[in-house]
Amino acid sequence: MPRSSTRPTSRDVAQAAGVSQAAVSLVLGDKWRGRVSEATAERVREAARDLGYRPNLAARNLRLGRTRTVLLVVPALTTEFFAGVYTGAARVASAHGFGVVLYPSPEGIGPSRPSPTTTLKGRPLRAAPIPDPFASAQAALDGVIASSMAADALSAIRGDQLPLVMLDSDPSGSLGAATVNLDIADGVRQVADHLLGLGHRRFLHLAADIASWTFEVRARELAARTASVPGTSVRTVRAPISIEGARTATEAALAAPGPRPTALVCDDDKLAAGAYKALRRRGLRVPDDISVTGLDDLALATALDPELTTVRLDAELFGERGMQALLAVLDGREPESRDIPVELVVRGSTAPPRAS
Amino acid sequence: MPRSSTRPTSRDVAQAAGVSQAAVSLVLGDKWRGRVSEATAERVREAARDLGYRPNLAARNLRLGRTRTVLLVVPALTTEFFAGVYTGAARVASAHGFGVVLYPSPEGIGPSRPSPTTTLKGRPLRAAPIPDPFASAQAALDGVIASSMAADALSAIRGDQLPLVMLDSDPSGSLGAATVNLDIADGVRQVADHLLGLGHRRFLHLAADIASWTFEVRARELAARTASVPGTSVRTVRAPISIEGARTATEAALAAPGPRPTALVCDDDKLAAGAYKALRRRGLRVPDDISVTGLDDLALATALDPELTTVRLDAELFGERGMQALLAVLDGREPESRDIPVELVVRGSTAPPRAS
DNA sequence: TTGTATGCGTTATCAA
DNA sequence: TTGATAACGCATACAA
Repeated sequence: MPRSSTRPTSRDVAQAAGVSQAAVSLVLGDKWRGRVSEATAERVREAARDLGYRPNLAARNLRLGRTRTVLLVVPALTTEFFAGVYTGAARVASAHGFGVVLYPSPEGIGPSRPSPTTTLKGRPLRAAPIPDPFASAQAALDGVIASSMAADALSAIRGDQLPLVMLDSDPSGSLGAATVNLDIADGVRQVADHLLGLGHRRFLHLAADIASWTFEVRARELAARTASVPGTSVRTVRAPISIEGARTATEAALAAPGPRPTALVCDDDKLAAGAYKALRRRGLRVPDDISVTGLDDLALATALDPELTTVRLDAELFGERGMQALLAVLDGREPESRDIPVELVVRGSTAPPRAS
Repeated sequence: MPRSSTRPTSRDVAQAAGVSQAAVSLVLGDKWRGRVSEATAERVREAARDLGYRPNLAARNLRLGRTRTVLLVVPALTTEFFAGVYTGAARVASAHGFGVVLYPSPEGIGPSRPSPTTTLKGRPLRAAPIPDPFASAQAALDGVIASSMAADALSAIRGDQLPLVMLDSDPSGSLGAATVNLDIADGVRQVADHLLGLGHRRFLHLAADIASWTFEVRARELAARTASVPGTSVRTVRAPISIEGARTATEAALAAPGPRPTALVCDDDKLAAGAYKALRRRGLRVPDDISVTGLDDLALATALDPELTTVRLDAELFGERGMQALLAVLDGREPESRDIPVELVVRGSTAPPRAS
């Protein structure tokens, strides 16, 4: 007689179907090929359906020692880019019976801003804004996918104890962890070639104020590409990834002496949005007075006026590939290491420089 | 002798400390007030530290029947708003030893777009983009916090079997589930009063194309407030929450016959961004020719030019209050039901209408 | 104050 | 083909 106040267990199903509890486990685990008769299997499935049976995950995890759950560590939830990464990862995970849990690293982005003092019932909450998922993580997770922008938070604590896949991270510096990368270098090359082809020679690089491999690549590649064309100069200015930060930095750069740049290459779309504001304040028009490019192709890119020429990153594919790599690692296989191609999207923010 | 290939268990700790396993459990569970001597307690803590002991969550969950984990169901991850909600919820959860798992509802927003055909190793992946967390959720979750925009996905499947808190949902229609709401109605009132005070009388309401309580409130309140001032008219046009959708809908509305509206009230900031583009295409200037307002106060609001007058929603406080309410429900207490105040932020997109 | 024993629900090993 | 039985690691009621 099943206890009425609690959820049905596999024993309840067994009793209802008139079989042993082990048989239930085999049938529902789809491991009964030659071990249980078709008739009993069907009886079991029917009983399970009738009772609304759901296996107890805690018990299964305890028994198996695995959770079929992985953690996706992202630098911040504030961008739609990582929403896409999650979607892709979750899709692949699902196809393999895995789940994905999101962990937005509190300190992953920029110089850790002082956590705004929030109050709970009048009392200030403790500083640490988000719990550390690694405290007991090793017992609850089979693996970790982490963006390089959150790498510190990861390895500093506990992450490398678990099978790990790094996203957008230096392949040679990742301590042997598998890496999955977008071909950012090629994206920057496309941007540079596009602008050089239009005739631009004086570049301003609005760089993200974050020490992360993915941003170093942008700088290096832009420098390399422009260096191949004589008479080309690149000036660099750094800004935190925020509208305000980018606006301020751009204004400062434009106020500097010397000839004005004709092309402004931004490390991402958000920086470009801030740059637009700075340009407008100084009465400069995009693209007539100066061309601007971004990188990401967020919704923001088309919200701007004129629409932003930028590099489209396939976030979902990125997430898919990340999860596939982790599955490979868990499986003892070698993960695929080909970079993910990216694509320049030319819109209204780039044009030939004004005839001088 | 602890097995070297596996993580230390409470038994290993007990052995190292020379006590029983039960003692370890008591000490580490902070339930040893008068049951264990201070000396042994310290020995246990030291051994645990030395071994790097982490309790096995699966075992604890199985034993206790609770997981101290709740699910946060959001309509989509694509907005920074829900990032804030998560942060707030996770902060409060953490302070109570709970964890928060994010579930971005695939069908929460708008007419469910056909999932893009993605391929895995050349084979198309199954349609369902994201796994159903409710399949075994009851075994793995203690409760659910759900945005009203994802309510269907929720109750249609399994959500109401679990302690539930609805966010931004009709308090009278939520089947007895606790609700936590932002005072959207007051926000719309503030917007309406602001515009009416500036002298506007012909309104266009750019409404979200989603059947959700929170959007019904906006429409109702705008109608009510404007109705109190004689000579005021409100026309409504619906659009999906996307830049493109909003642009198209706004262009269509502006092409309609009759006097042009002097104020455009948008259901959220993203719609306002689309409206900006439509206005610009028609050569209308904000705010000289037409005032525009949003609702949310996303980063997008200040990326626009001119910056958007909008209603600031405190997403983090929203999340905190949601989690507090769920904790109250789990605790058998009555959740606080006061609405969360919101605040009009006046920027450059609103001005008195042109003298006619 | 300490140690022993039991069960949570599952999967997997073994005999029947 | 099937059915007992053990074990995963922890928390707790109970005996010492």
